[in-house]
Amino acid sequence: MRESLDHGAADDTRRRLVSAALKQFGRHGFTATSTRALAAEAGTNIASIAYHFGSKAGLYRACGEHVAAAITETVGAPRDHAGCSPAEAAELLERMMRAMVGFLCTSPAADTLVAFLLREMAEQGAALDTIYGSLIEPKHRELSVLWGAATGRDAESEAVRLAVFAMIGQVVYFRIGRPVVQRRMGWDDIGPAEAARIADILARNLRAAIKGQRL
Amino acid sequence: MRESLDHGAADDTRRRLVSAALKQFGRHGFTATSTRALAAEAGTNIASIAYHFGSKAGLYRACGEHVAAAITETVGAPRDHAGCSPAEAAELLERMMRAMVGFLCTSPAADTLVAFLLREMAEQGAALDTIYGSLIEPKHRELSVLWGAATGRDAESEAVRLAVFAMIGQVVYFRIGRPVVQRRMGWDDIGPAEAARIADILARNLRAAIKGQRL
DNA sequence: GTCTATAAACAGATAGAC
DNA sequence: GTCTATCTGTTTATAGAC
Repeated sequence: MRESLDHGAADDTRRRLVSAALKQFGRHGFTATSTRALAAEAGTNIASIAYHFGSKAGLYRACGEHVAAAITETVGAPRDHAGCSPAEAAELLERMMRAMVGFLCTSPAADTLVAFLLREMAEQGAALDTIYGSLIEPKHRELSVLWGAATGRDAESEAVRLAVFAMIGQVVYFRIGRPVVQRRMGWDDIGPAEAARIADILARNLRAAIKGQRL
Repeated sequence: MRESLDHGAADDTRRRLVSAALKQFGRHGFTATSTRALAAEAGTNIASIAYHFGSKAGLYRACGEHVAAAITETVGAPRDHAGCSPAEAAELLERMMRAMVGFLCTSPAADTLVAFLLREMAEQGAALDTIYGSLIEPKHRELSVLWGAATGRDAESEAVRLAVFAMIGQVVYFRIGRPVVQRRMGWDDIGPAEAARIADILARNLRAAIKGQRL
């Protein structure tokens, strides 16, 4: 591992390679991406992949780590919501959901991250383990605590955990099914305006679901 | 095109090739699947792929058509729900949603179909056009009519179309995110029992969403 | 560290025997 | 229709010059 404060030419090549790889692996998959195309987009040569990452597979692993780090940074560390009132919890859930919609639908960075993650999920790749443990699990736990507080149920009950997945599912589908959604909605693109309208519908669903599950 | 009533050895080879291809294309993607591996799993030789489908790409196209046909058969032709009462519409929506959950989560056939479709969606492949026009669009329209009837809103209003996507998103996420869901729920597998518990939560969400959006 | 040249393995397509 | 053998191009990885 290199000094993280070093910003030499080598680190720059590494960065460019990871950036190109994230994009191409996400778009075409591991096998369909050739080291030639990667080197070309990164503005370097084929041999540098082996030099910096050992192999094409090593570069892929580096991408997985980059994705995990990037998403962790955007979603932030999970916080402790003990002693949250039902109203506060519901409002917090809505805010977090709106942030998720905004990020997934409008952030340019989300494009490559989601494409990479989706492939990883379908292929049951090794990077999924890291991402699950360091990101998905703790975040889902945090949302479960809030959902439990909002509905008056046990945060780790089966119903609450499933309800949180259902909420997440609504959000991520608008990214995964984006081409289908755009076509059916007659939208040329999903920008901030469209994302806000999606978030409004989902927020209404969220409030209704909480109300319907409240004890 | 061959006689559909003919069940000779050639048709059998075709069937075995499509079956193997559906599985491997879905699992590893187009490029990562070699014609050698396909021929091996289908119990035939490489040359037969070119003979029966023209090329590897031709076999892929045949898979796309097979998927579209298979899903169309399971979801059935969209029906006309004009003059449906709000209560009837809501009940019908719930029944259709439960059927979707059951099929997606427990049917062995869904495994390969969904994997293939998911890749097709991510890669923006050509088969998506066929599947969108012949399947997704009409089905989404049918659900929109029911949602409109259940909530008293215009079936083609933006809010209704988005709400239908949100409902679908909840369901498909439990299939797409299946490895994540299993892990968080501590389930070894998602069988009929687990699918029923998922459907119960989603049905409650559905009723709550309809109630919350009702005019 | 960067790059060219090349080695060794693999891909898809096809010719031709049966 | 089926299958073997082979052609042609591309792949990743690497040796070695600079």
